[in-house]
Amino acid sequence: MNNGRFATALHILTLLQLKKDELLSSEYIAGSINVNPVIVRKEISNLRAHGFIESKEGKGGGYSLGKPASQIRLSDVYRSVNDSPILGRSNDPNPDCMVGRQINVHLKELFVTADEAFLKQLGKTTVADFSKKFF
Amino acid sequence: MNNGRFATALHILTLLQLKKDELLSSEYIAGSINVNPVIVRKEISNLRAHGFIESKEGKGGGYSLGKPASQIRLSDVYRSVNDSPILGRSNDPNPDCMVGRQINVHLKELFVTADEAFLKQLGKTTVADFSKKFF
DNA sequence: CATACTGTAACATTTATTATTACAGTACAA
DNA sequence: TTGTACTGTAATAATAAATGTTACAGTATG
Repeated sequence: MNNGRFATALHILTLLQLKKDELLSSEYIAGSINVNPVIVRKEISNLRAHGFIESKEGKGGGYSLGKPASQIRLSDVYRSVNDSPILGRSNDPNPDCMVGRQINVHLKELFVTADEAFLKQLGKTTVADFSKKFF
Repeated sequence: MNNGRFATALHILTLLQLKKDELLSSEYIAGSINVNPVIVRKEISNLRAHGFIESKEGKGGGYSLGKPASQIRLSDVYRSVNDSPILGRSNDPNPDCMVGRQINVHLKELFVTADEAFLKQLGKTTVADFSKKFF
């Protein structure tokens, strides 16, 4: 799991909010994040599927937010980028052992509740809130 | 980050608690988790450094808990296995851009608070609590 | 001194992530 | 109607991270 996708996604959304009067190109965005433009387009492809971003093709095209930044919670961004709970990976333990047989059920329970606490905290901030930090 | 180490570590600690009257060997533990014994020894090497486990070398040796299971919180186990905050990975953005220059500071702040919420939730359970689920 | 363990280094393998190239499709504007 | 500047996406390559494996030195026990 721990990839840079959340950081990338939030960077994109922040740029779009701070320059909300213009369409930004993948190349411009990629220049700010310092990654390949295709990474940006792929990430946006996902964010668009979640309604956070709109795009315009063709010359003079580019990207803009798909809804008000105040309506995009960082927990939603996180979930859009990573759909399994943190800690999600378990082993494939021995079913002949009492512990091995049951542990994954108990782990999952644990993972889900910890994940909820994590998302709840992230959800206290919106893209609008986050963007205000850059003034 | 998201590796199976937490699951492995907790599995080990649970076994030690449930069989606290005996020393368990890395081979036995590995058999329950269904991983290579060396993985178990390595993980235990770390858990021991944190005081959660004691080991005895030589013939008839093996592992046991290093402190009462009721004093080992799962947040401590998590931290011992993974010392950077969840979400920890950022990009290496362009310092010539207003957003690129500042974002990592703001991301870190976000990561730390979300991480705290996550750990706080995990910390509500101890190895003793967790082990009771297997009765 | 044979046996059954732990401890750890070195290396191999597998899987996940990120980067790159390539090119089709679309909109604009001269 | 054609050149230009974009997006969209597939395919592939490169890199990095995680896991597994082998090997063997060290240690306690009987």
